[in-house]
Amino acid sequence: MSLSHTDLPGSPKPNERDCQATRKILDRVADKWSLYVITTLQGGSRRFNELKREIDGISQRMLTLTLRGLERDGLVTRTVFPTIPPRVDYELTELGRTLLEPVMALVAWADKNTQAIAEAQRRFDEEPKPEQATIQGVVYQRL
Amino acid sequence: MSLSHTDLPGSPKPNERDCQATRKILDRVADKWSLYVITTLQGGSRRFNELKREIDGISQRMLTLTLRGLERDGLVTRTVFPTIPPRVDYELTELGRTLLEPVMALVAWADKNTQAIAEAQRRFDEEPKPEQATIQGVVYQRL
DNA sequence: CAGGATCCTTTCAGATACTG
DNA sequence: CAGTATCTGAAAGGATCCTG
Repeated sequence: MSLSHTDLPGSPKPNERDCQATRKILDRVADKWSLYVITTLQGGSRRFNELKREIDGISQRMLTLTLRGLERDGLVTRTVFPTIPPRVDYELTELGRTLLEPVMALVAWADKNTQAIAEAQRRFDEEPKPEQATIQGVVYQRL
Repeated sequence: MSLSHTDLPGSPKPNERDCQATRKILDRVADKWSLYVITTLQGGSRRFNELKREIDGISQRMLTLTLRGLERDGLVTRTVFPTIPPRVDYELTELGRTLLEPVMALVAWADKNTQAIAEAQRRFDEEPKPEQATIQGVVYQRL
C-alpha cells in the first residue's frame, strides 16, 4: 500500500484498497489530538472552549482541525446554537462511542504501565553508549 | 488533561505528573509507525529489512527511529548476531505483548468500520459549503 | 464564543551518501 | 545487512489578528 510511488506492473497487491483504508483510519485515530478529544468527549458533549481548557496544550487551531476531521469521519457531531454569544456543542456519535472502548483500553494500558516504561527508559539511557565502553567494571571513553 | 480521572473544580493541576506520563506513552503508542511496527512484530521476531519490507511506505530512517523509541520504552528487544553479514532481530518484549491486545482491538475497529467512515466522509464532503447555499432545492453560489 | 485567515518558526521525514 | 550522518523540502503547529 505504497502511498505515492509508481507501482511496478506485476507487483502483487493483495487487497491494497482495504489496507489503505484501514491505514487512513488508524492514522486519524492514532493521532495525538484526536485521541485526547475522543477521550474528553467520553464524559458527554462539550463546548469548544471547554474542550480547549480540558485538553492541556492544544491550540485553538489544532482543536478546530481535529474536530473537523473527526466530524468528517462521522465520529463527532457539531451542533450550533444560533445564540449570542454563539454556542457550539461537540458530541460523540454512535460510531464514535463504539470507538471509545478500544481507545479507553489503550489509555488504561498506558496508565497501568507508566512505571514500567519509565524504568525501561532509565535503564536504556544508562546503557553504555558507543562513546563509552564498560570493561570489567571500568568505564572507558572512546577517542 | 484529565484522561483517566475527573478534575475537581478548583484544583488547577491535580497530579500533572501522572497525566503527563500517560500522555507521553500515548504519544508514542499513538504514533503511526509505532503502531505498524508493533502489529507487524505480532507474528514473531523480524529482521530489520523484513520489517522494512512488510511495513509499506516506511523509510529506513523512520524505521530505525521508531525501533529505537520502542526499544527505549522496553516494548521491543534488539538482538545483534555478530555475523557477516550482520543480523539484527527485533521482537516484542513481554510488556510489548501486553500492548498487543489493546492495539489489535483498535486495528479491528478500524477494519470493521472502514465502510461507515468512508460513507460519513462522502456525506460530509457533499454538504453545502459556505460558498454555496441550498434554498428550497435550488443551489446558490455566494458572491 | 467560536472560529477563519495569516504569518512564521520548528519539526518531520525522505533522499542520498557513507560505514563496519 | 543494518545501520549512521547530513542535507533539504514539506508539513505541522503556535501566535496573532480579525469577524459574525
